[in-house]
Amino acid sequence: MATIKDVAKLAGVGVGTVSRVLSGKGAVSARATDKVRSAIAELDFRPSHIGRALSARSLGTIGVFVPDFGGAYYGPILRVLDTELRKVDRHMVAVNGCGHGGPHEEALEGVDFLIQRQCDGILVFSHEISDAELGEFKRRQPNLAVVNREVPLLEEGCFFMDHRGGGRLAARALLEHGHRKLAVIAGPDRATDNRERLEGFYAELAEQGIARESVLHVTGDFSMPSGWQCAQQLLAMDKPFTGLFAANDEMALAAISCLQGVGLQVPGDISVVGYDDIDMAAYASPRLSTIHAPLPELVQGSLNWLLNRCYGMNLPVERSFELSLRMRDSVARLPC
Amino acid sequence: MATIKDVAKLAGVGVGTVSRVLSGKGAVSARATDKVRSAIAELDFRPSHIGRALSARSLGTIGVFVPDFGGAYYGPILRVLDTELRKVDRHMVAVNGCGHGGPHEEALEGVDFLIQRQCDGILVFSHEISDAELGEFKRRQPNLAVVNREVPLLEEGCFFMDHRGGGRLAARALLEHGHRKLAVIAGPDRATDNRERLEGFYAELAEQGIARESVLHVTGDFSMPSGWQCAQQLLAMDKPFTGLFAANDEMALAAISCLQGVGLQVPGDISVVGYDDIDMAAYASPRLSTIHAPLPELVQGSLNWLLNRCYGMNLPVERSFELSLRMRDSVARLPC
DNA sequence: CACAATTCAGAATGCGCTTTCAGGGCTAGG
DNA sequence: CCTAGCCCTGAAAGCGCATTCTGAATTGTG
Repeated sequence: MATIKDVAKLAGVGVGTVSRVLSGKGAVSARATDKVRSAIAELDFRPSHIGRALSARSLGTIGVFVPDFGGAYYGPILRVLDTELRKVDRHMVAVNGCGHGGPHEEALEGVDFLIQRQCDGILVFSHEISDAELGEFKRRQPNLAVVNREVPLLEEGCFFMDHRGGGRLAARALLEHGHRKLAVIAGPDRATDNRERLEGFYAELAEQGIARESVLHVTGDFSMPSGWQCAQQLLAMDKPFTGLFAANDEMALAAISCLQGVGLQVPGDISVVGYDDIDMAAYASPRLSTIHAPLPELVQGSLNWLLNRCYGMNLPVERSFELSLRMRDSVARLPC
Repeated sequence: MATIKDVAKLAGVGVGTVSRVLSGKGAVSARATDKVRSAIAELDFRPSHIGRALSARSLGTIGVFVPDFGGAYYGPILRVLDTELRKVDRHMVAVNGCGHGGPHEEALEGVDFLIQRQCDGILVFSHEISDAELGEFKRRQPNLAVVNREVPLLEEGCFFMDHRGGGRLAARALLEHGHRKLAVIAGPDRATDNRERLEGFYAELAEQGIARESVLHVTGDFSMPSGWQCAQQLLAMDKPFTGLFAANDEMALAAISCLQGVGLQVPGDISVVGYDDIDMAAYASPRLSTIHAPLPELVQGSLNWLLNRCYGMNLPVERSFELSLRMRDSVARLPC
């Protein structure tokens, strides 16, 4: 690979001049510019990103930690991130939890890896890392944002939405269609977003006169296999229910598959409400009614905040996000 | 951030010594080692990845281009890549097609970006880039692998599987259950993997006495929305069919959603076979019968080849991959 | 025509690390 | 006691670029 020195030598100028025509900053005469340009073309010279990084003390990368690349949830997030970052000539280094140990160690390792690799800023999607650990990461890398989670220590650096309200919406969707015998497939307890949406769900239920104890409750881990298993557990309880709320769409979809597999109709026998509104919810069988979470907007907001911080940009940063019900075909009125 | 110089000064040694204790290469006395270690601890020193990269002339990154992070197809691929790369202390820079222009320009831009950023090697998932363009990329970055596509120019650098055989499997799955009136939802024509699986499908049909002209054929783009639309087009043709082959699972799933939406039963009225066996196929309603493509293994093979090339490693590189039928619940015997 | 004000270019420096080099101190063998 | 050989070490060079600095060339002004 040709270096800036080779170009300078071939063009018969100094490296400073080459650097100046490259960056466009500083005055260079037309003659020198021409010579440099043709030397660049002749050598097929491309400035070394590493050299630039060393000089600028920045690689132009934003690190992103997500628990798992598989699954339908994080794909659209990565898409937003990559698209926006490349617009501003930066790029994303995305890692997911992997390696040894449980999800907690994996998350710690993942974020640590990103800090080591000197990302200019870091975006974290995780409920495995404790507030204190997050604080420690923040000390090492102040340009840190946490998405979809509220942590007081981080102040401005966290972006979240009103999952309690979302949970209420889900409850209302079921209630308004006459369902009173309900079941819930919850996400992992340590996930604050899961806890909040369940709080909202149960709060709404209580206000409408349905006791928490009367609803069947099983806990999954947001994955499809666990959604399937949860549905089986629910069935095994042998107490009839007509409305099911799953804490995310993937579990909802898998539960529906399980339910239909044993001959139950959705929404004929059981109405199902999901959460998140992942892309495929609209293309499931039946089309899934769910709470739409404006995740791309949330991501955009946190990314913009981070970019402003890292590079002194002045992007708009939105902090309020509306959840809404997307009523499709998996919820039906309970026949009286 | 403390630098190696600061450490050297505090420990009262030269930077060379510090570097030596850091890398473990070269002899250092116990006393010097101790002094350096405590200086490192005191300063909370972490070696700069950029400095290392400049010296080593390598950032330790493998670039990955995929057309789109959304969708269910690429998530598991990224997971394998990230996991394996971090095992060997490297990392992934993944980009997806984005920006202006059509998918062709986006792909070109994406790969170009990865080359500019000086990835040590590049993995390309794309059917948009022509063989010649790929050749040109290979000239600029010889450590280039193309996955799921056969391009003669690249010789060893491409990894693919027998999609013709896969297509035959799909045909047999339908044929063996008595289906003779068939429909196909194809993927984009420029995708060679799509063409191959259709060739196999139609070849098998021909051998079993079914003329190509007799099967309903519509073309999508591998996405769920297009699968839905294709199903509608099929319905609009108003010619009955009992077996449907979709060139990938996402279109199959969306088509099922559409079909069930208008009151058709799957597999009661129409049997559906997908292709790829994405994770969610086993959790759809009904559970989708599909051709299992060993994508993680394919990715692992190409990655190992690339790592061997980039870093002189000696990882095993598998080149032959078996497609197989995963018979689940979306295919049923045609009632006589 | 002399001198000041610009414009431009090449040399030099610095970024953080690895690696090479040369030399100092020590041990062991003759 | 001398020297060969080894171990250890700090200094220095180099990686590719941006940027600053200094001096030279050019232009403009009185």
